[in-house]
Amino acid sequence: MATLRLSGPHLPFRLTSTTSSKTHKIPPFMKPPINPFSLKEICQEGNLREAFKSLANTFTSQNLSHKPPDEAYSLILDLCAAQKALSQGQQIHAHVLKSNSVNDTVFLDTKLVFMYGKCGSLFHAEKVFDDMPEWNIFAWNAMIGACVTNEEPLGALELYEEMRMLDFPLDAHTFPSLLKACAAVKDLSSGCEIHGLAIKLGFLSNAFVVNSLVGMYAKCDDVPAAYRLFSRMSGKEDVVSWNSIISAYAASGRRTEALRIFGEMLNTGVTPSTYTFVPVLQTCEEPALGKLSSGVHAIVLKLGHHLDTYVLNSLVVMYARNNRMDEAARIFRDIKEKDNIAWNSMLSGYVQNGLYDEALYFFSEMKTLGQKPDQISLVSMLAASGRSGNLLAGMQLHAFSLKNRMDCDLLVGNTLMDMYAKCGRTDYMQFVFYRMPYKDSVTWTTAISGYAQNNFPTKALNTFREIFVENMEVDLLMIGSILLACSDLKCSSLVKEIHGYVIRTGLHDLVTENTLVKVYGDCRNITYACNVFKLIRVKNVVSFTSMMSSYVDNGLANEALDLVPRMQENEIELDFVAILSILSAAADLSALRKGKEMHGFLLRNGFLVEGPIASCLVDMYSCSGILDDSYKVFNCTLNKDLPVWTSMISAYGMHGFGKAAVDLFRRMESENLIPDHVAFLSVLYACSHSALVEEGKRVFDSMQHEYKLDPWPEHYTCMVDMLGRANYLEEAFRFVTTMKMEPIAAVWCALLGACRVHSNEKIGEIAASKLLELDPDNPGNYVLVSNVYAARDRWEDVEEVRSTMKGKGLKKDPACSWIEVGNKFHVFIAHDRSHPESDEINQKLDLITEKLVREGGYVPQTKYVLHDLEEKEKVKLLNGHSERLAISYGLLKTAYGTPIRITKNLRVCGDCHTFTKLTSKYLEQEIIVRDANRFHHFRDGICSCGDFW
DNA sequence: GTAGGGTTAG
Repeated sequence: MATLRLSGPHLPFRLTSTTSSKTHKIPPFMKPPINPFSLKEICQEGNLREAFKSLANTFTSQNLSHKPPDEAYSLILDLCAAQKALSQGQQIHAHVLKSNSVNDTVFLDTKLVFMYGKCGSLFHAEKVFDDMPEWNIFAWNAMIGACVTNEEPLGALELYEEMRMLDFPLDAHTFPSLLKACAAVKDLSSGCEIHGLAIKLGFLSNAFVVNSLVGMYAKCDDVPAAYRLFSRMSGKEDVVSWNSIISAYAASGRRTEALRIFGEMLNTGVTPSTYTFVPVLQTCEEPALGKLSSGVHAIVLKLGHHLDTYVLNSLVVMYARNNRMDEAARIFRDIKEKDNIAWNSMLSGYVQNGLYDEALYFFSEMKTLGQKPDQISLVSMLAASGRSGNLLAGMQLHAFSLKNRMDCDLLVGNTLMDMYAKCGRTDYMQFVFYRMPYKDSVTWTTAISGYAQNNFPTKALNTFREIFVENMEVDLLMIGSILLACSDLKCSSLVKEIHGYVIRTGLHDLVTENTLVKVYGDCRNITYACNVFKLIRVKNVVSFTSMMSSYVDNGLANEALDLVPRMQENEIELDFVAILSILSAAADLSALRKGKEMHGFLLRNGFLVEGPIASCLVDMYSCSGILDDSYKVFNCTLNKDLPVWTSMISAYGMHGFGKAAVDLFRRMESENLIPDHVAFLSVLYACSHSALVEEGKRVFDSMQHEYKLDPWPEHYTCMVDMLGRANYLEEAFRFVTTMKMEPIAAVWCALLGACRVHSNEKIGEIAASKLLELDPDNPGNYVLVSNVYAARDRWEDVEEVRSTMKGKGLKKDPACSWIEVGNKFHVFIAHDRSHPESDEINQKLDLITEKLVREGGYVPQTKYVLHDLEEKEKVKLLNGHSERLAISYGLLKTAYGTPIRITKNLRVCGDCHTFTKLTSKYLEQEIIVRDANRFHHFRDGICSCGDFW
């Protein structure tokens, strides 16, 4: 093929440079000779400037005998397209229009359509296409391609319809673009139709077509169909086929499959390309696959793909997701030409790893080095500010986005709103919300959940109603966030309303159903939670976790633990959230065996004992009575956060080690952790249970004055409990009457309990009437009040209180105790005969009681029987208390030397306390009892509570 | 002769 020389020595020299000084004209002979390469060679080199110059020469030279032909235009249009040089392309277009030398207008128009498409100007492409005198297949293909590259897949599909209507035959080149369009809009049915057409036209032997079909099915989430096509290529696969199928598996999260196919590819002898490594590196993004990452990295190096931008960026992302930011930074440092994606990958890596300060530093470095942050950089940074609650940094970023005109960007606006919501500033969130010119469903969802999370449920609901006013489409995300708002309102009827909407519109998926389970649970409607759960056809780990935590939150820990084997039956793997709810169920029940099993599972599966896992483990061990193991977990936790310190402090408190709790609290302060309300609550609780009155007062004081925290009602309750137990009843009463807020029922309850123990009738009377006035529907309160009267032998008053209670239809929770033996809980209520080994248990109990009377001088203290009965009957009642049955069973089933662990739902009575102390001495048996309030360690006749509980 | 397939940050 002859290439026309458009420039060269035979053309007159021209001064094209205007930079030279006018006074010093460079003589023609001084000018460097024009590049002797032909236009084609210049174009192949990609030198647009040079190509343009040489073409321009041909236009302006007066003595040129011929005008540039179609081919010259074509070459330079291709170059413009490749370099996305729109303005140069437009200049050529102008010349084409002016020039009368074009032979084949259809050919050149097709080229123009192509060029405009590639340069991102769909408008011009369409204009040229529409004005064409006639269309051939090349023109159609160019126009369809232009639509696809300009993210107008629907336009491409419309053109396809038009072609079909005109009965215009498609060729093999039409298919890839069309299939890409189907993939972009996830239009599987059109994709299948086009697949059928490709079969009919016999294009399935074309690798381009098949590879496009593989990609289409993968993007439409039908990976099996993609694999079927791939596997039928039998020897016709090229590197793109392999890349497509590996991408399909990687994107659908089937890592093992993706890696298996990659291995097969290597075995088949197909050399991977840079396109191969991007999805393969993605499969290594799981932190647990650190070893694999290094292996794949080695292959990248071996095959020399370590200079490719895509590969390098993917490596950065992979190491960041592997929690190996140092490695990521090393790769990043060595990237010669860092693009925005590289910078942003690093930035999001820091954020995802919780390294917010590093992210801030990196961001400022980015600006110093002249790298301009874009929307995505801002999104990462705003997420960091939101998650770390750094309002100041968030506002600075807001200012930056205003200055750089990015605040109107949808993505930036949404993230700004989220940041303000997370920093507790719904007012600023609202400001951004109203300023955003374009809102999408994420915007609305963010507003709703922002209000919900900040305890503005009504605002959340109003925003939800506004969606209907604005005629926005309601999507599943919105449903999810409005449901969470309902759970903050604890309003079951509202949840039912939304649930009804979900059912009517058919707008639900697994996520929504799981949310419903959780939200019904939060609203204390466990029946509905169960019903929704039962109706979920294919339950996943989240379904089970939602159900378990609903059970736990509603005091049904047993039912929660019953779900664990059902998860195993369904082959559902436990994740860390599931483990958290299992651990808290185990803690509730003192189910040490289950708890230990979970701890083992965590260690075996390489979970880090940190964060919520650590504090849940501390809770579980302390609630199961093993304080030592709580401390071991606490001590081994590397990054101790506030919750884990708080868990350990309340563990000490529960077990009566008040001083240890206070010491730990001080140690926490000295390590610069700022205690919150909950931390103060645990230390006050510890003081109260160990009679550390002065310490408790000091702590309460520092909470208000040093840390500027306003006490919650719970803190007041703790203080009253502490003063009352220590027999400072007058002071406790004064404290209640001078509180900054109206005392809640629990405060009077604590005071009344103290009055009972210390026999103060005057204050007790006041507390009792206040308690029943404030919380008249709680059967426990009536029981407490009647017990106070019973202790003073005021049997008429007892009868009156009990009949009021009966009249209200209130029933007291029966006392029960349980013990874990084997893999089972054995639950006893008083005088329970339902246990299969009831006879043995009662015989054993009689033996113990006799021994204690004989050797330990045990005398039943019938004053603890709060019924007006004969003395003999009272003794009989005491003897049948549930904890004694549980202890007897424990003694029957436990090897000598192993402590017996009992849990009781109410407080231990005084006589049982004595009974247990004596048992620990005369039967040489360590007994650990967890009652409703705290732990009692009985050993050698002494209880850890110092008879103070 | 023109037109076509597989990748990275959120």
